[in-house]
Amino acid sequence: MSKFYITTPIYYPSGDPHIGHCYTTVACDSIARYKRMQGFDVMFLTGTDEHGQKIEEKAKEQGITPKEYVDDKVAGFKKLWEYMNISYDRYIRTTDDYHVEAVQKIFKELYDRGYIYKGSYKGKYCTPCESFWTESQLDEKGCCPECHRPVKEAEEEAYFFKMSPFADRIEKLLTETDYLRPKTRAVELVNNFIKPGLEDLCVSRTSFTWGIPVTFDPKHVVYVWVDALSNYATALGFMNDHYSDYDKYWPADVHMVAKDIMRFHAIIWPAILMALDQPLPKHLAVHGWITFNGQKMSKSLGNVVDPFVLGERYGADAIRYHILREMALGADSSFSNEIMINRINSDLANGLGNLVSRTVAMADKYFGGTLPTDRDEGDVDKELIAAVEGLRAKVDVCVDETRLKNALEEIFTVVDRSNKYIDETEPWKLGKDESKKVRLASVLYNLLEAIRVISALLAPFMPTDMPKVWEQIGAKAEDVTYEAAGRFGVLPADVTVHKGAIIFPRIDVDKEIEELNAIIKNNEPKEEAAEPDFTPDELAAQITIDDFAKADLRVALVKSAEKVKKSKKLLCLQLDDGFGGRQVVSGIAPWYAPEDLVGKKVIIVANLAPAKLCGVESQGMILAADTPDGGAAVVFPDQSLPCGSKIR
RNA sequence: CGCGGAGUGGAGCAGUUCGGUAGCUCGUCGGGCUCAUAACCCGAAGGUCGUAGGUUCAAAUCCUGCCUCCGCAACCA
Repeated sequence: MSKFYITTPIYYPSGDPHIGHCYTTVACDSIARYKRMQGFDVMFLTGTDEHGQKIEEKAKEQGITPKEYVDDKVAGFKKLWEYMNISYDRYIRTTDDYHVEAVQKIFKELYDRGYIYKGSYKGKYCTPCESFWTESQLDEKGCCPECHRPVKEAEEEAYFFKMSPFADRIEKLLTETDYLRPKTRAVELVNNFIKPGLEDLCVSRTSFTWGIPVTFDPKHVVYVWVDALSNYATALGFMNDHYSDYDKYWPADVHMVAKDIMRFHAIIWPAILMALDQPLPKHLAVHGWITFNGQKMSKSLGNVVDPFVLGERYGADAIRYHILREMALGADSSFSNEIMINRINSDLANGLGNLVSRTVAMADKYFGGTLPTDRDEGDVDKELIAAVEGLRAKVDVCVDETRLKNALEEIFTVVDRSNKYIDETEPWKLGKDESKKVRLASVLYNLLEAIRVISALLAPFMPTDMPKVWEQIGAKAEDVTYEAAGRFGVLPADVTVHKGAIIFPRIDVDKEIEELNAIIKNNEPKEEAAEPDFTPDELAAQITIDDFAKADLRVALVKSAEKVKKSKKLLCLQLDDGFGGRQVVSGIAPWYAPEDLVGKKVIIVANLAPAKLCGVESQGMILAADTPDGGAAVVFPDQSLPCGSKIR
């Protein structure tokens, strides 16, 4: 029997799980189930990435240990997977003993092989917080994101992983193989990260302790890359004795990830495996993000996208269906309540649910539930039967190429064809004519067969509700196997249907949206309180009058302003500073249009050393206040002040 | 000239590899049917396929310029 190994990322439990986590996991689950149905020996792995500074801090805030913190969050994840009917075979936690031990061995192995060396990590250091930050982590003013005090350049000892030896092989992996799906992203990765030269990767930290200690240098903990990425291997027993099926399942057939972590899986993970001389995974399937009502998911709306709330109302399978149906490889997909409800109504209620309902009802009404065995085939049957017989092969291809959306489209094409078949054959007329009962039995049998194949192939995607369909159409377990899904005419000729409850009830759109909106409102009471609750940042350290005198503040007039091309936030201002004019670049474009500023007087720091921003020289800075919503408000002095007036 | 992606009827998308009747889902309008969850089926309206040029007998599709949007990178001095 062939094996199939599929993984979700291990999620970072710094918060509660939400619909975004469901996205990847549901997709993997569907593929895993489909492969199992096909007879593959499947290993489906998911888990949580539980180390790191952020977890350490969150736990501290709550006054509990990091382990207690993650234990609680992990329980939430597992509960959600249970609720969504996720059939993972194994759940790895990076805090599991065997993983910790294996990571230590991997780290040592990489070190022994000469791919990890000790160096120093240059970054921005905040002395009071004893923390290192990268340029991009700093706050708006270039200060520590924790305490908002200034940071300084500093170095700390750290271990580095050599990336450069693998650059060529990785480039080939991305451009010449079908590792990356969709492949369109390969060019972007190569141009942005490989062509400019792969930088060595910092793989240890001394600035926090919630991590896996480096065995031969215990003041270091292993940083996320080696710790988290290697889970895909350690969970099978790589470098540990806890499991022993690494040889059996590795390499992974599919790693599925969202686009934000594509880079790590496309470049760093292969590099680590290359360094260890291990086979590379076969495919990396990258999908986009869920956008909510056209916007990125936001915390204030997060509760409504709470999968438990949605599942409660529509059922886990309806959520699964919508997610999978909207998900396209690589692209973002929207998740508005309205789109979801419409989709459930049109596809599940009107399409599939109604098809089952009307077919079973007719078998019940005209034959008391059990079909007679005589048949009378008609010409119109052929097209339906061909569509049903060809379906499995089409779905196979889509699943193998991780195009689940297309797989569902194929299946629902047959649903539509079946509904049309009912109109073509007009069974209600046949039912009224005793002489046509034989033909009627054929029609209903064909419909039950179509439903049988449809529901069998749909079961991996909607595992909770399909058994209800089987119950109604009188299909037994052996009738809905993968093998049976490839054939027509599997149900016994005298099949007995069981009319039951409606499987996918139609939803009242307006009423439902109204109720969901009410839930949204209840869940975000803080929004309005935000403004009065505004708390200023902590004051900076005391300075002397002499310190202040170093800054030369002047009044200047904005003569012209324009957006800096290719930048998101920068405006380039031409100023009359009373000294012949100067050019200042300011990051206020999101909040000010150029014409808002022209003709206005502003305050500038006139003796600030010039700097280049996005290639444009800036000779000073204009003063602006932080607004509570994270924006900026320029400070405007009295318009009558002459340019060059000194401020002190 | 930093890198890449995308612009197709009201909305969301396919089609572009290897030029040749512009298609799907939802929505709208009209009709049909009554087995079914006011569901189902048929039909219609609606697009100069971002824009300007070029190649060609023929361009959504190939080439060139331009515009707009979105990612990534850069970046709030």
